[in-house]
Amino acid sequence: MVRTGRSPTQMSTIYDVAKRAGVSTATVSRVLSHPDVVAPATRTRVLRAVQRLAYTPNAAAKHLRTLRTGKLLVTVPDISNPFFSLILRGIEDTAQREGYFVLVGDTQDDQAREEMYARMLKRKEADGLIFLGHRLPKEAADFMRSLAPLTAPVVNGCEFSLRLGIPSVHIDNAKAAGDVMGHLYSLGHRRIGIVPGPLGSPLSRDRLQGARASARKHRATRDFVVMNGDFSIESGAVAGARLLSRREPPTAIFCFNDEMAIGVYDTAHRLNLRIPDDLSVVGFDDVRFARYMVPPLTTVAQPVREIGEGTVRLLMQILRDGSVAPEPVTLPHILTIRSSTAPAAPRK
Amino acid sequence: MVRTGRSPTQMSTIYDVAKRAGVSTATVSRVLSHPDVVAPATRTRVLRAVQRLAYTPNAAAKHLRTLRTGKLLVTVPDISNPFFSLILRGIEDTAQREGYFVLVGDTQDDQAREEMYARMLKRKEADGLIFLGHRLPKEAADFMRSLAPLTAPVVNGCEFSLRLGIPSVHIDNAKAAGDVMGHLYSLGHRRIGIVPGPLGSPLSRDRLQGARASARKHRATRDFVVMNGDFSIESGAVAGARLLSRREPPTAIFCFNDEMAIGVYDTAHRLNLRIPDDLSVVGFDDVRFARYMVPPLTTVAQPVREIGEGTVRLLMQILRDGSVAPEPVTLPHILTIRSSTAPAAPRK
DNA sequence: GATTTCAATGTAATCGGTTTCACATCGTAG
DNA sequence: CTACGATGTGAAACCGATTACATTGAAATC
Repeated sequence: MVRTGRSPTQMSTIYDVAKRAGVSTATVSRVLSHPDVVAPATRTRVLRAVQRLAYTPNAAAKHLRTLRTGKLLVTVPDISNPFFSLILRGIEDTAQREGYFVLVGDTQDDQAREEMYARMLKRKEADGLIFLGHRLPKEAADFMRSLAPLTAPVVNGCEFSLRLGIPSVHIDNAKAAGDVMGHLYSLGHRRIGIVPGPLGSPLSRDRLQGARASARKHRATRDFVVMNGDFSIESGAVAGARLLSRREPPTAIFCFNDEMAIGVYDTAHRLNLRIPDDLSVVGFDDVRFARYMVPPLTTVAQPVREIGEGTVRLLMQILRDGSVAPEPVTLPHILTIRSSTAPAAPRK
Repeated sequence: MVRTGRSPTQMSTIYDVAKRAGVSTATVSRVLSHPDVVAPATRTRVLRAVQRLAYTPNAAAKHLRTLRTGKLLVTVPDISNPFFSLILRGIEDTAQREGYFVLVGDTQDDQAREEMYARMLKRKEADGLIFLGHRLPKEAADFMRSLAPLTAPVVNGCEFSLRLGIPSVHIDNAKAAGDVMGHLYSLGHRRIGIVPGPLGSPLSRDRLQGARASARKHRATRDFVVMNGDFSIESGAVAGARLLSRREPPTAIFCFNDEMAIGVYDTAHRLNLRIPDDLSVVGFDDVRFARYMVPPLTTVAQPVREIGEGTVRLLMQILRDGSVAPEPVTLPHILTIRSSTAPAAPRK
């Protein structure tokens, strides 16, 4: 007997199912998408055929016809940063619940890669974009413009406080930084070192501005010293060393993320400074690990899971009714005081 | 003048470009995919039209026709685990270089989710699957079977030492665990506590078996105590507490990942035990943070980046010539001795 | 000058679904 | 008994690309 059918390694299509069930492809499609409009008898017949052939609809064909992919694209500056990976988890979780898959792109903070990924929107490889970096990719901007009066499915997480028309979810960075400074001033610190992340990101700018405002309020702007970092442990160590080698070293250092605070711990160690007796240190993000540092790190807890969830919700809203521009969402942070901050040592 | 064309919010298609350039869609397609077979004059004319219309080919249409998506699916048990996120980075990086995008699925170690993602293979939403967990999803197994004589594009990272026919990339876990034990025995330790990850994963089993073999070799099986963990910091703290509250507590504890070692540090702290004087601790993975612990953690460094890279290479090989079953790859690990291990305290 | 060859392009089928519209059947109201 | 609406199904258009095959015209060959 000659097999005229497709070879066994071929996936079966909707036509195979239709033939086997003795119906048209339209009916098969209906059974799978709108089962209620099909007569029960037909339905079971088709379902049996689907079973027998282990039929799974081809996604590309569906996408082509429906112009919908069921995927969300998320770009992250650095997957291996625990802060981002937690947000990612919140995104992934919520997206899944909404029936979407998540495509992750690690951009390594590289503009070219950001553009690469953003182009996927135009190609319709994803229904929406969540970007966690601070740059709005040019390709994404083009895309938004091409959608003209409608709101484009592009959302930012963490970074965009600006009113660029990009909906976003974030904490009030300025206020959070202000809270940290307030805490330090209330402990009697005056000379405070600040270690921001890379400049140019609204996030760093907002925090810096909030910290500076607090310094002004406490009439301590002259004792407010900034030493840049790039969010890596090593850069924190270097910035810490620079700060502590000044003629009048700060009694407290505020890092804009926890990793850099780890670097400062390391430097303090090397210089035989005790934390918090000789030096208070504050981080930002409250990564899983912060509470297990020695001493446990005072830091600002961000609602990571909720940030992730929020970005997806915004996106869903846009995808549902594209004409409404959703409001940016500001979530609450928590200043988490542990044991790395203490009253300033009396001035020598 | 009445605009008869598509509304401005509509993306332009290959037909629009063809019309504008005065050629057929075939030519447009050729200009974009095989530019060399088109006459230069025509080529520039088409390219100009592409420019003007900001044309980007629709991915779904391309996929449907070519039966290739240019995407790799990667499932991870836990994105927020720094170990996995580093592997992911290696994967993402290599895939990108090979012209593939990476779809990440966080399965949260949940079987149902693993199946969900694996189903994407059948739907042809991805060209291949890399799974970093220890379960081969049933859906993936089906898929492999349906491809019958050909090797299916399914690859494992870290876990599959077995000969299930799944190509994989990993270190020699048994040997690595043996190295750790050898190190501890050479420092004079006898009573050693082991904190594996969840049982059932080949990874944990291999390490356990390697550790046990070493114990046998050193005639110390009676002083070999196992206390299970689940790879979380908290479970490490609990397991550590259990071990240290025994009548004859171990003088060294070997955790199967660094996070659990952090938990043991925490417990030691609470019990006023000094590391390494009173207790030696060893971790596994060498996450970024390990060297900054106090004291710096002795651990096993895995070539994370290379593992990620390796899985992608295997996949590429399979996608290129599906008939060849690639060999599993074993990469070298490095026992990284820091300051959390020291000679055993003299027996009291 | 006729024939062959080849480069450049067009025609149309195809990938595998979804969806519109038309049609058939049947029960029921008038 | 006719008319009508409701229900279930099929035929075929369609989504937007790629590509096998056909066609054309000009250069090369004898």
